[in-house]
Order: sequence, then C-alpha cells, then structure tokens
Amino acid sequence: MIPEAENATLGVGRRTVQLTNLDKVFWPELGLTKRDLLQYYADVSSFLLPHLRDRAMVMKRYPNGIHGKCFFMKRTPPSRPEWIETCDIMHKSGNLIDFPMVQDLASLLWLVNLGCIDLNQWYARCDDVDRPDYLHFDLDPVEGADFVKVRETATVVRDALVALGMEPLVKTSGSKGLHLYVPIVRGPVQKEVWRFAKALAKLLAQEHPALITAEYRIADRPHGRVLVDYNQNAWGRTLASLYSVRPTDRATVSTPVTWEEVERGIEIADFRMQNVPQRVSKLGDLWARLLAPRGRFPLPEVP
DNA sequence: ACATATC
DNA sequence: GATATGTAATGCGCA
DNA sequence: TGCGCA
Ligand SMILES: [Mn+2]
Ligand SMILES: [Mn+2]
Repeated sequence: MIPEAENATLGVGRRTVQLTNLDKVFWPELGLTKRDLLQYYADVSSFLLPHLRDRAMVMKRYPNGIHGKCFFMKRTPPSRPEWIETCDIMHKSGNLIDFPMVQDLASLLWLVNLGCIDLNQWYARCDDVDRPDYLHFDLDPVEGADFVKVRETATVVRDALVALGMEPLVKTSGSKGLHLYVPIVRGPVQKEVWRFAKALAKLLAQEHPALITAEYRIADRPHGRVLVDYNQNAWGRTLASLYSVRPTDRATVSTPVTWEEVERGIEIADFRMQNVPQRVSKLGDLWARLLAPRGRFPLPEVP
C-alpha cells in the first residue's frame, strides 16, 4: 500500500524509495491523486514489469497533473537513487543519453513519482537497441471517424497479419485508438521492421480506401478514415505501454483486450484506472505472449 | 520537479 | 528573493 | 536544403 502521509519513505524489497506530494490532485474532475496513480501501478506491477524490464524509458512528466504543463525527459535525473539502472544509448548527434530502466517495483514507483503518468519503453531491449522484439500498428481515427471504424480496421489488419502467418495482439491505446503488436523473432533491425509495416499499411490502405489511410501528412489524410500508422516502428520512438494510464479526463488505461471483445464492441472509456486492476487480476496478462520465447514470428518479406 | 540563470 | 527557462529528437519523403 | 511528422 502507498502510505497516507503527504511524503513518505517506502521500503520495497531491498530498496527504499522516496514518494512525494502524494495528495497532489492529478485528475481534478475525478478527484484522483498522485497516490492513487502510484497505487494503481503497484497493483498492476506484476503484469506490467516484465514488459518494461531491460528497456530504456522515455519519461513524459506531468508534475502538476493532467492539466499542468508536461515535458519529455530522456536523461535519468542526477538525483536518482544509486540502484536505478540506466541504459546508455549513443545518438547520431553524438549525445550519449542515460535512459532509466524499470527493473522492479521500486524503480517503477520511483519513475511514476517523477510525475510520469504514462510509461514509454523502447521496442528493443538495451543489449541491442536497434533490434526490436515486436512490430506494431498504431490505429488512430482521423477526424470524422468513430471507434466502430477503428475496431473494423483492427480486424482488417489482423486478418492480413494472420494471412501472413502471424497472430497479432490488440490493446486500447487509452487515447483514441488501438495498438496491434506482433512478437517477432529478434534479428531484423528497426528499419527492416519499419519497411515491412509500411508496405503492409500502404497495401491495406489501397485495398480499403474508404476505411483506411496510411498517409503520414495530416493534410493528406482523408476525412473519416482510420490511420494505420506504421511510422512509429522507428529507432528511438515509443508508444504508451500496456497498462499505462493516460493523462485524459477519465484516467483511461491502455488495456489488452481479446479479439472477441474488439468484435463485440468495446470502447476506450471502458478501461480506466479505477477498474483495470480488478480486470487484470481476474484475467491475468492477456499480452504475456508478447514476451514468450516460443510463438514468435519471423518478420516476413515485404509484402 | 528541480537546477540554473537573470533580474 | 522572485521569476523565467529547460528538461527529446530520428530520419524519411517531398517541395 | 528544410519542413512535416510522431
Ligand atoms: Mn495512437
Ligand atoms: Mn499515432
């Protein structure tokens, strides 16, 4: 349990983590505080942590809640406890950046205490940051498209992947759309994964022009379609992780769902900080397969 | 949230 | 002492 | 060469 005091020192296993400003209201409309956010992450941690382990984290900090100013941070703050592990990544610009990694519950609470509401991990583990463990499609409704179309698009993308011998997983983004992920056999570099995702997205947009677009320029995206965004499959980019709370009015959560749920008709707002822990403790991690050594798919040739 | 700079 | 500022950035496609 | 884009 997260302590009731405004500031607290919490023993977590062999670590001690400092938690601060616990009564600060992060969601004024819902009356949810930073303590509630930390408690949520503690509650889902056993399902979340395996997905973050050994991956560099990009921090998006909201020190004053969802309506306050936010900022990105990559470098681990110098004030970190000495037991926070980092991942040093050389950038083409010449910058060597020490990203934090979330290796256990203590480091997860430390990161969330910085004001990180959603969590953004690299697709590739730190030992080889250019060889991702998955490919994904980020489905976003363009202006004028409703969530029914997003779900329909998801099944179209799923069927295309199945036809190529893969079995994608699906989650709500917690924002406006859905995320489809495929666990791949590690080997291809990020650019090769990107090339495959781009080719498939463009093909599907061609086959379903009334439903799907894959245009990267906003002005070129036709009204009422669903963007199949392949472009996030790139070095150094991230998406909100599974079980991430989003800085939305309803405290929505990026939640793994079954394909049956997608077909029956779920909504983004069905999955919130207040009900996802119960769901996850009942169903377990629907995305455990994303990390399993078996059941990974070789990246197909560009379709 | 916090270190640093500038007034 | 008060207030302002920074805190990330790749790289592809195209004009 | 520089913008748009996430
Ligand atoms: Mn999205
Ligand atoms: Mn997107």
